[in-house]
Amino acid sequence: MNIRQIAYLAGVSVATVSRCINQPEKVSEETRNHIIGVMKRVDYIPNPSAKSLSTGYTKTILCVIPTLCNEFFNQLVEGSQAVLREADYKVLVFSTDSIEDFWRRVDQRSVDGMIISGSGFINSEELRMAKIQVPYVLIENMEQSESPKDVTYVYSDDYKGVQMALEYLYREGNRVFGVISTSDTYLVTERRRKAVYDFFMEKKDCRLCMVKAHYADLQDAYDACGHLMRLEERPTAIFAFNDMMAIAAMRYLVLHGIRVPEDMEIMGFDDNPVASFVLPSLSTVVAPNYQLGESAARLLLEKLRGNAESKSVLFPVELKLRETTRNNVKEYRDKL
Amino acid sequence: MNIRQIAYLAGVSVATVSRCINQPEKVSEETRNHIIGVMKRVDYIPNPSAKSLSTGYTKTILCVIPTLCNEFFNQLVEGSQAVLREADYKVLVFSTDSIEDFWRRVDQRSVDGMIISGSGFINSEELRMAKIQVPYVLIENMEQSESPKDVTYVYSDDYKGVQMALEYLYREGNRVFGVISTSDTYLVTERRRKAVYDFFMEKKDCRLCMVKAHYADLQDAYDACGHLMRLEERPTAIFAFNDMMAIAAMRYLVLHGIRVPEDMEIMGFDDNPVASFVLPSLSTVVAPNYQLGESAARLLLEKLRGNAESKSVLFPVELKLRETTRNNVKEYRDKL
DNA sequence: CTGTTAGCGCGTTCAT
DNA sequence: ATGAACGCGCTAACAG
Repeated sequence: MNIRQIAYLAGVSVATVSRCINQPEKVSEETRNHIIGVMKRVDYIPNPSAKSLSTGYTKTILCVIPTLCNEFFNQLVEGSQAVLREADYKVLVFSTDSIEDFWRRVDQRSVDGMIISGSGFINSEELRMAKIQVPYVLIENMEQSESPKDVTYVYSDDYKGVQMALEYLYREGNRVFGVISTSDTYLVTERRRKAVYDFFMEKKDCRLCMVKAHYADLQDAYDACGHLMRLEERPTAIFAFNDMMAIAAMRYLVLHGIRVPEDMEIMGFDDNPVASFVLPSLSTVVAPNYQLGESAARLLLEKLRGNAESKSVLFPVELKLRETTRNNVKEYRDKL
Repeated sequence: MNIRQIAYLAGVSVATVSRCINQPEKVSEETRNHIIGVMKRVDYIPNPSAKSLSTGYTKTILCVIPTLCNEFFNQLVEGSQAVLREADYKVLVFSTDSIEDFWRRVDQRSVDGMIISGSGFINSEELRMAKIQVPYVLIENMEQSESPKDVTYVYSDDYKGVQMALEYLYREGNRVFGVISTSDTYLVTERRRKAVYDFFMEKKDCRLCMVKAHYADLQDAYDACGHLMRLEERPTAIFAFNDMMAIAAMRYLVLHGIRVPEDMEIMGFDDNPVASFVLPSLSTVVAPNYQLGESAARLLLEKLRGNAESKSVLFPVELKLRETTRNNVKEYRDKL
């Protein structure tokens, strides 16, 4: 069923049908209703390829994330998807953690714009934007000061989140810290690491041991924790770059007779739904991921509507104190 | 950059360029290499919309799942994506748990085929396939006997998984069972419930209490467990329809002085990565989700290549016994 | 307000 | 082995 047949059935020209679809106000109410009736009756939908070829846009947005198997990115995509779908865009999901894969596989002409959670795998500002010809919005986890002015993005202040977590543990009296970092070199990882290093640069009276584990391999995190515990100067607090790793670490501790939080405080990152229900429940750092996704989508839609101006939106991170920390710091305790 | 410019640069006609791309063997090696050189030099990629309009296919596959925020479906999509991308297809992800939303929003002409994890929200065989005009493959969790012959699908034997779990608990000596079901009416849920009912229909000496909780609301599962524990005839074993709910339930138990597994055995479903690391680690039922996704994609590709025959592939489920069960049943114990 | 028509970029006969 | 020309379905001037 194509536009010509609709035109024939409605007894008008293709142009009128086309207008009826795209600029209804330019068609008299009578013919418009008539045409709409016909289209409904035969269940007509314009061929998207033809439309794209003619107009130059595709009505689809590409969401790039490093992996689907991660609560954080899922929430991002769900958020974006909700907004984009409302605006009648299709959502193409591309998950890869390889920049080569990305450049090789992504055909920019099949989409009108992109939302890129670059934190995943794009680790050079220049490379980052080199060949992208369509409007895009980045979702990042960066510190405010880093924010470039010529790019539109939404971000949560990961850097601050890390520092809040560490500062909290510090005020609880910890001076020897074990940090379980993700082992990749994603932007988000490097930012968090930097936040850690910067923190300990300040605190002269602290000791830091950072170990690395693959973000999706919990056994790796478990072993990493083991390494920390065998250190001569054993940490009294552990900060893990995501909740899952924190939970794996916790297993190691409990299995080796180290009490949480009495002997060891633990802080995670992300506020995975399960964090509230493990025992003891996990203290963690949380960012509004779904809203980040929504916001990115809205900014992109603005751009697609011709608003060239580059904006950025910062979302706050927050400390959620639960049972893996002792929660003695007064100012936080009052809020619990 | 379009095909005409390439033709001009290469000093040939557009037809030759087109052939060079789509039927290379029909072009002399010399001109072919020449043209390929030009295309590489200017980084030419054929316009996908034009190609679609002309050929009638889009080189994109739609994956339909009820939600992204669920490990199970993520793994499915990741698996499919890997295969499809290899075959040069784009992957459109559509996550919705509303069948209306699905019919309203999905334009079948923008895809060549679909992979539908119908377990999510499509709950009537007839409705299921009514208007779908493109090749599709279903990913289901059904019992073998149910499998229709005219549809291609991959499935894991959820029914058997549930029965294995219950049978195991039964052999451990449990006679009063608490089952925490997901509260929705998805196919997968109804199948699992049926498996439960069928099981207890057989075992005359057992008592069953089934409670429901929203699959993504762990507090709900926690409360549901509370309900079970306040029952006059308190269960001695709990089976939850997914691992997360099982973990939430476990929290309730431990917090109320009920020891796991001594006083209460728990079995989950899905083998979420975190299941091995909570304390005690969760016994569960596992299906090879990633492979399910891959397999579905392969079957779809076959269909797209013209193989009309409907096949189905069954994947086995398996019991993973960990620390929330007492593991006294001899035949299983030997395998641990 | 409506109709005619020329592209959009590519694949594909049909000639040569 | 190669080229000229038409058509895929739709939009957007332009003309009326």
